[in-house]
Amino acid sequence: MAVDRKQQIIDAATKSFSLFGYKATTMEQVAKLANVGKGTIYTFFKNKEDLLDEIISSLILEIKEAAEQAMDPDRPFFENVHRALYRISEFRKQHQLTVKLLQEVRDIGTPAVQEVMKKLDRAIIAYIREKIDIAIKKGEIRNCDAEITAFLMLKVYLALIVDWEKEHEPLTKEKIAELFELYFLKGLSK
Amino acid sequence: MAVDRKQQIIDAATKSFSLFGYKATTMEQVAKLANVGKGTIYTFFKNKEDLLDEIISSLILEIKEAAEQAMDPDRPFFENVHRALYRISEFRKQHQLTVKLLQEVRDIGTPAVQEVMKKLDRAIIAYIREKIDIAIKKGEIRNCDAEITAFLMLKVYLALIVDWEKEHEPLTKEKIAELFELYFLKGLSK
DNA sequence: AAATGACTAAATGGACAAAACGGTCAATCG
DNA sequence: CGATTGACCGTTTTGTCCATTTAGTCATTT
Repeated sequence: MAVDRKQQIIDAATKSFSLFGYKATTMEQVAKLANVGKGTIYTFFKNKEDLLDEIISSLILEIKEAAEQAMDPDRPFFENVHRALYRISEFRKQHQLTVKLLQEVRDIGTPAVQEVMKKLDRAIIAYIREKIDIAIKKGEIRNCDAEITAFLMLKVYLALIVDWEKEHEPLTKEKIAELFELYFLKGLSK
Repeated sequence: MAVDRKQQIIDAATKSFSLFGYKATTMEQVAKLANVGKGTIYTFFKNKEDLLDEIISSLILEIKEAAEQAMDPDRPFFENVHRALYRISEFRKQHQLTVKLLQEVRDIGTPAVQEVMKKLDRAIIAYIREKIDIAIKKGEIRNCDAEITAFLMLKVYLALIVDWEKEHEPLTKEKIAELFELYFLKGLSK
């Protein structure tokens, strides 16, 4: 076909969601930006929520790819997890779409956006979990509940990057790596 | 004096804040509950916010006492930190006031309540920090940034208790203690 | 067969009046 | 006379319209 209408719509919606947020984006706006009739959107997507969902699904793939690229198979497990998590959080910070949607969850709490952000978190946790499972099998780390560990790793990461800055000076990338290793790898025991 | 008017007011306000939240509580309501005129409140408290602030300040003292009681000087540092944090989180869960106010922050985001909850968090972190500082001095744990460690310990605790339950079965007290020790004390290295 | 935009029911937001609110202070009370 | 009070004030919040906008449909067009 001359033009991929579905891709046009996705591009237009991504742009508008990034710029104005989910709630403030109207389907007519998306249609205009995509140069299609409003009805056409509904031949590809069940509804507005489904449109956002598909966009986030491909964003998840993008994030996974970015994380995968940040890792180096020759390096130890822990450095790689740090690299992956750091890359993921950088990705979040740099991508207009995630920034805008996180802002929308904070400020308005749009249910559809909340749902989709949970999905993103779950995907990241599942990804880290895979890495942990492999590391356990390889004997690189102590045996542990991979799901809880992945969950906590993400929490600690976001706490160090997002929450810490609310009341203190931001931590450098190196400091974060150091802290991450201290708490998760070495532990506080002497 | 026959009746402690200030205490009456504090009791009435605590009850009303616990039952209806900060925003939904009117000063007239507090006055009625306390059996005083509305003006009397303002002879003891600068304004509504100040009233909440005093209540939280004494709550902080209560929490510290509860934590102190939960600890046992004969036990190792780590067990005590776990006991203290667990006691604090139980305290939060059981106290209607904190439950209601946390709910209000989530649902409405009342600025005054947000502020006072931050203060509560800061107090808990400062308390844990003291314990960490002592443990470092005594050589019970590795040298580390006590402020960041206290911050992370609280984060991890709340994550395990509050956030984990949102998508999984709640963890038992024993499991939490075990996890806490695993990540913070031992680390994942073999 | 694919694409469209006029159409509809439902949701939203702005304008405005009424009610409720936090905080003050002159009058009252003990 | 100092402690206490509730009527009072300016402001904010709430409720209620109604006009506009919106997501989603579907008969019509391409």
